[in-house]
Amino acid sequence: MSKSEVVELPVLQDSDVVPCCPPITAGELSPADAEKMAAMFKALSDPVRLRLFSKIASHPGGEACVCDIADVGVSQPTVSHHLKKLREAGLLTSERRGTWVYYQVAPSVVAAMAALLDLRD
Amino acid sequence: MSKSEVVELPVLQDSDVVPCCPPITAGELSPADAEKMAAMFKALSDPVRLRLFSKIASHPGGEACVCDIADVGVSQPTVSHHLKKLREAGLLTSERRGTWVYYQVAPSVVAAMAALLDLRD
DNA sequence: TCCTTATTTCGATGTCTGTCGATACCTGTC
DNA sequence: GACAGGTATCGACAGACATCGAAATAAGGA
Repeated sequence: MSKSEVVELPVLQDSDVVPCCPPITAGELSPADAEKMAAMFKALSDPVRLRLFSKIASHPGGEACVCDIADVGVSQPTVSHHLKKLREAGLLTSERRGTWVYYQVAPSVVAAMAALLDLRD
Repeated sequence: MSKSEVVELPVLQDSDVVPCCPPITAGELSPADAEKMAAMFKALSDPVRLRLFSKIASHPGGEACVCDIADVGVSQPTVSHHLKKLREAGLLTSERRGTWVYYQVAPSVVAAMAALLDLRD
């Protein structure tokens, strides 16, 4: 974390293609790609966020309303803060439907992370 | 070093079974599992660490000497610090061979992370 | 032994992050 | 329009973290 330039990640949409990255065994990451992927891993580097993400991913259809997942032992503002981080990293998308807000996993982004970790030759 | 009460995190060996975790779609993570996995994601959540990891993983044989990978734009003590974090998270193992220290990726641990992110039903 | 090179550890310092309560915003209902 | 419930933002604070230079440790060679 070299400076405090607020990078302001572009919020990825599920429909976006995620070109990054080939399996990590295929060659070393460029600094730019490393920055991009590190931001995604960082989003999952907190136990509360990982549990929120897991609750959404394991819900039928890969989506859930905040009211269904908010019980993770922290306050409501904190839940909202963590969901925002996951959204900014591109791992989740959100949609308001009437009173409730639904969060969905962004399959292509998650798949890019999984692909990066594929160690097969 | 290991004279007396050094905390001595259990550095995972490649041979260790990593029971954690089924695909994240299969059900929500327990708080304990979330803690465990979050620590691994955290290790990869820094661009410098990701580049170091990438350099090692993409080296022939999945191993590299520190001298081969230290050129990532930060001071040498900082490189050492990051490698230690990766080792503590179980993602790398290290071995001294004469003058140089060689780092290897721990395939089973990386595979556990990739498996967690598998969104297929 | 002493010297050189490779790597890790230590201590200081500034920055980032998770958490909270208070409050604002959005939407459906009365 | 006013109200109520669900969700997001703000402001503040404690603890954790990244980074560096300096010093320590380890191994090999003169």
